[in-house]
Amino acid sequence: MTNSIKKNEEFQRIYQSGRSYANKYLVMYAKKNESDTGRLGISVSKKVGNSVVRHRLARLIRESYRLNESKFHSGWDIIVIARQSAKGRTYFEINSALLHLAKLHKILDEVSV
RNA sequence: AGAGUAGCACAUAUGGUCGCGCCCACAUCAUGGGUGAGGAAAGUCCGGGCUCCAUCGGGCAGGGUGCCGGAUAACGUCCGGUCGAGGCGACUCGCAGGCCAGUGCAACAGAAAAGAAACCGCCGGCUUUGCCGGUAAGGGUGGAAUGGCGGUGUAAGAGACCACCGCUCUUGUGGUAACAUAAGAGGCUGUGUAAACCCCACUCGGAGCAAGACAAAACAGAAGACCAUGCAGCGGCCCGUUGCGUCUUCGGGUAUGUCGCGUUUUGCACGCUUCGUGCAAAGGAGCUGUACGGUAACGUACAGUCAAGAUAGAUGACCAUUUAAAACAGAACCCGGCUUAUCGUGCUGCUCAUCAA
RNA sequence: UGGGGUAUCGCCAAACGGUAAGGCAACGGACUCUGACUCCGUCAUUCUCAAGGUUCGAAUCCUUGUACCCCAG
Repeated sequence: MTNSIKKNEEFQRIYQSGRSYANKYLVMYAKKNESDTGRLGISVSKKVGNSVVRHRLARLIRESYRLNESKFHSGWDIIVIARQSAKGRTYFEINSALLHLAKLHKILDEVSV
């Protein structure tokens, strides 16, 4: 069961104190939390597209995180921001972008990479 | 077969694996079953339900609509008709009341743009190289110039007079009406603009589910009764109405949560009993179908049915099949419309022209 | 989700239905040995966010759309 980051304050705290990496399609903020379960927050700006486009990107990111959750180190809060270029990308492109960023953050299990 | 015109329907399939929201089954977990976006869900341009404001009342101001009749809960929507414009036609489009209630505006050009007018021209006269008078037929300007064409007439002209057309009025006939049509009369009565102010007719209180209701940490006030004037408040203003002072009483209320919220209410039965399920009845501008009435919009009756309900927000991913799996696009209180976006299909009515029979 | 507003030159902006002001910037010239300051001139080019309509005539009036901004937890 994937926990999600909901409150605006929590987003702001992670933006302030977390580290960030970015690639062509996504931006990822990450911060170690006090619990031993991981949490995911997704942000898609209105500039990316209309409601259908934004929902689809959020679903693709959530699906990708869900299928790879076991590979992530536990106890990290992760925020993923979709960029404008992510509009119209396929699942596989989003998935590889997400794993690439996780690798930069060094929060992936080395065995599974 | 071609060109066109009007309308209707569908609009991401089927199977497999993994996953999400809600509901149900079991005390819970696990598990199983059911169910899960649109024709526009969009824009928010109108109308209504619902909720609160103040019990929603009266007047003024302001807004909206605008050929006629009907439909509807209501509408700026829809249906039928009239008139005007376009098309050979099927048919389409039209904010289509009133500038003889009043007021305003009409740049530039033009002599003159609205209770007045002679620039050129034409005709007559004279004290003849110019002035006076007559004249709106002709020229020129303009979007618009005193109804149009022909004739009579005249010095030249003029609805001054005549025929036809147009206009206005009256009467008759048809139509619920808009209006159509016939006859007669007037004798022409100065243009455009009301998506200019305005007039006339009808109509509208304001805000919106982040409305609002309930529970309730923090925090200290809150409610009721009585009384007089001023002040303050209440959606533009006024009438009107509420609070501020004194006394009495004890709850008020922010964060937050729940409800509102997806068929609702009542009764009975059952269960694991502040809930849920089943059955029955009533309600719903609910949905589907049939019949009847109506040209139609729509109405009435009967039968069946209850269909997503999230709350940082559920519908997704991959594989296979097929030529391909796609356009525009995602419910957020709920309905009726309008407008705008849109891949690819299917069906029906009608029109025109050609060919064949 | 609901409510409200704005759009005119590169920027800031004005404008009664009748030729789209002005300032800054830019460009050209004058002044200067050179630069700044100052002075003179040019700059909306078929057109006021876009498309229709009303009107003789539209930035202005009407309808529909687009983009951006603000408010309400």
